Amino acid sequence: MKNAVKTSLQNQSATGSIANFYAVQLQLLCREHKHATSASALLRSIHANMITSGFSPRSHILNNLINIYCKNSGLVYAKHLFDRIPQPDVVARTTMIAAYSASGEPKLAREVFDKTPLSIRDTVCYNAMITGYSHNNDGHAAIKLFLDMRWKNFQPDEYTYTSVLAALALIADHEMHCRQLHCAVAKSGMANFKCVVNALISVYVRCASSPLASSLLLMDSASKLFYEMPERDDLSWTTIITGYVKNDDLDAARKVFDGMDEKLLVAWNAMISGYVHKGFIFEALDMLRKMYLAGMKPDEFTCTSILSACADAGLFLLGKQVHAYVRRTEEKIHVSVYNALITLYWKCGRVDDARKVFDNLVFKDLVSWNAVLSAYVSAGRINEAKLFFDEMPEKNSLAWTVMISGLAQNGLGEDGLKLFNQMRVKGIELCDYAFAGAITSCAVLGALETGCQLHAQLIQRGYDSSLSAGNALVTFYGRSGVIEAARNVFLTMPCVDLVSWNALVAALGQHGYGVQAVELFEQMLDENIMPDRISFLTVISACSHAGLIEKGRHYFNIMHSVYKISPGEDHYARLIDLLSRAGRLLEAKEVIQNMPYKPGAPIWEALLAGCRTHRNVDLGVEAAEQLFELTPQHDGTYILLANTFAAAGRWDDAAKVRKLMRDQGVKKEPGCSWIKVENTVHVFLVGDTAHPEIQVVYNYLEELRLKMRKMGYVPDTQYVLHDMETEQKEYALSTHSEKLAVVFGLLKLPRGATIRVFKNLRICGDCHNAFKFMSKVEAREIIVRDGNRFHHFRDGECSCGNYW
DNA sequence: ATAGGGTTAG
Repeated sequence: MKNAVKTSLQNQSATGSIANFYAVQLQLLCREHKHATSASALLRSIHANMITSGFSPRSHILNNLINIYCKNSGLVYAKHLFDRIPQPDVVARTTMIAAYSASGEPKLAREVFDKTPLSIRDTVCYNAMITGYSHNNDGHAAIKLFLDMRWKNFQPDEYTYTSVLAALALIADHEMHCRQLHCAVAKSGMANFKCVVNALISVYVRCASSPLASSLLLMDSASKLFYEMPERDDLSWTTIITGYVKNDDLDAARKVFDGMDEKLLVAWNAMISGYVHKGFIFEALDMLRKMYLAGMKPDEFTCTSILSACADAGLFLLGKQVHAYVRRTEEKIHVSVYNALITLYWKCGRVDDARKVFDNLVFKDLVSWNAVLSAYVSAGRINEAKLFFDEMPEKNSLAWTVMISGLAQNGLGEDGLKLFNQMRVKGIELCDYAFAGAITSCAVLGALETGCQLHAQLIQRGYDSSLSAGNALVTFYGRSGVIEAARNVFLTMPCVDLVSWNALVAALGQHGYGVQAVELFEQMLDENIMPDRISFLTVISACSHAGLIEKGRHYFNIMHSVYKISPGEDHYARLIDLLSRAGRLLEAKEVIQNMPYKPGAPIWEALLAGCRTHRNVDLGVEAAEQLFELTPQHDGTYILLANTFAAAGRWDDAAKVRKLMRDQGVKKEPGCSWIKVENTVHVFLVGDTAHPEIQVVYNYLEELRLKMRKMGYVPDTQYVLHDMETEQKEYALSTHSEKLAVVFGLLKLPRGATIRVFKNLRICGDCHNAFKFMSKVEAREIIVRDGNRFHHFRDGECSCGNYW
């Protein structure tokens, strides 16, 4: 084809009429423009030829020229030509409308449309504008224009209906919409057109994937429409196949696919991407093989899907092979392939290589940017992610979502919620993933109320069947200690994955339901769900909190022997925690000595915490020494060590450690520190409340209050006591009530104030004593802290959560 | 001159 144009160009002189000659040339170019990558260069040379030969094209040639410029991304040239026509006809205008719409500029398209006088407007012109809107995701504008068209008595044709149906497919989210449309189409007599029926099937398909509609019912109707068509074209087949794929019914899709006589490339691609999406990597690769055997040549769509499969399965080398194949066969660089390549790199742990691919990419799109953003986020490189996010030339809802959940997963819940609110304010579409990120932020913050509100909004929007949102909710309720809610969400989720199971096991384990956590874990194994490394972390710490020492050791052992997951440092840390909490410190020490690699900070921290609880000063000092060597930040170690001494009654040594801290300029105050969570300032008083030093701490507290006032915070009477003497007596709130009452007296608490007592309680099962204590000190509310977790007593109810 | 299908980012 390309040669045909060139020969024709060379034989210019031999051609009779010059107008005819150009018309033929343009026609040829027009026919091949889909495949020719050098078409725009060729086109410019033809155009230049016209100008130098002094040929002034008549309108149809000019229109042709504009049209071809548009289709070869020469929009600038097209616009230039168009603007110089004194009175462009409707054909030229329609071309420009379509061109602007295709390049994402519906506003510019509308300008041309509005300037088109009613007297020359026609149905095609309207069709182009309606399509323009639906291509730019503005279904409402498309329909409005359709109504305008009817009002002005333009006769819609099958193209109009096809476009309007496409627009409606964007909006339809209820079964009734489909039924009504179906009737309207039948009445209009347009149902005889294949393209209209295809579009109607599309509406059913799109609507079926709406969370508010029944996918099964609607796909059934779509399928009925499909099989009742007198004859089906390629598009009918692919619409129905992809419809099933999109609605997660791969078996149904495969059935239709197998029934195709001549399987189209598009259909192969749809099946492959469907398998990849569902995580059926093997089936996807098998389809690729079958496709190859059937003599089909994989194109960029196929390669993109396969690359994505490789990324998910960690098949780095296969991925590289696909990349090599693409480089060999495709002359044009397809961004999507490179985007998938970026993902392959980072999912295989090569974040910086992913960035390199991105940097070398000449034409980047939103997906490229988002892929790199995800790379940084998932690698925990949150600062780079933040910078990259700010650098992005444009952001869609996905970019925001990635950033929100990234912040939440890296413990920056407050930032996550802030970003979510910004998103809401800016009117960016809030999808289920965005909610999932916000809910995770609440889980991180322990913001129970905000999280519950988000849950309500989630249900309102019909997102409650979303897997990611469901998982976020299970985690959130789990961390907040509302176990029943966590369980309910889990049970009502339409489908669950490993993350959901892990979340519920964690929820139970963290709140003293160790036995149930273990039972649930066993149930998961019975259902043949393969546990991952997170599952083992979760179940071992559940054992640790419930004191199920042998069970915990058992899981640690089978993790490698049965499930071939080699224990990481975090697993060892949980094991050490399990043993040291139970006071089996020497056993813990033995495990540390026999570890296959050098124990890191988390291991020694777990041991040190155990030493503090069980008053083993010697081992504690040894662990602390290791920690001083291993970590640059010594704050936590100092505090743990001081408390170990104090717990053993060695006040002088404890005081020495505190002095050491001050001397070394450790930022955290030895006796007291404060943080701001949401709008409340929480003050942490670290130290023994019965110790004479309490007066010193009290003075410090007053100083702190002044400081806070200066900074604009309004300090309330929410004090925090970290009482290490109660460490071992986990249910012994009442025995200390006297002592605490004295302290609160010292702090001159007004009656009925909120008291926040932060103690090292592991399991909160003692509501009775808590409420008894409350009435004794005339508190309205008590919050008891255990590490990052808190238990909240108020109005006769107890709830739990995470503090930061 | 206008329509309807397949890919990639969580």
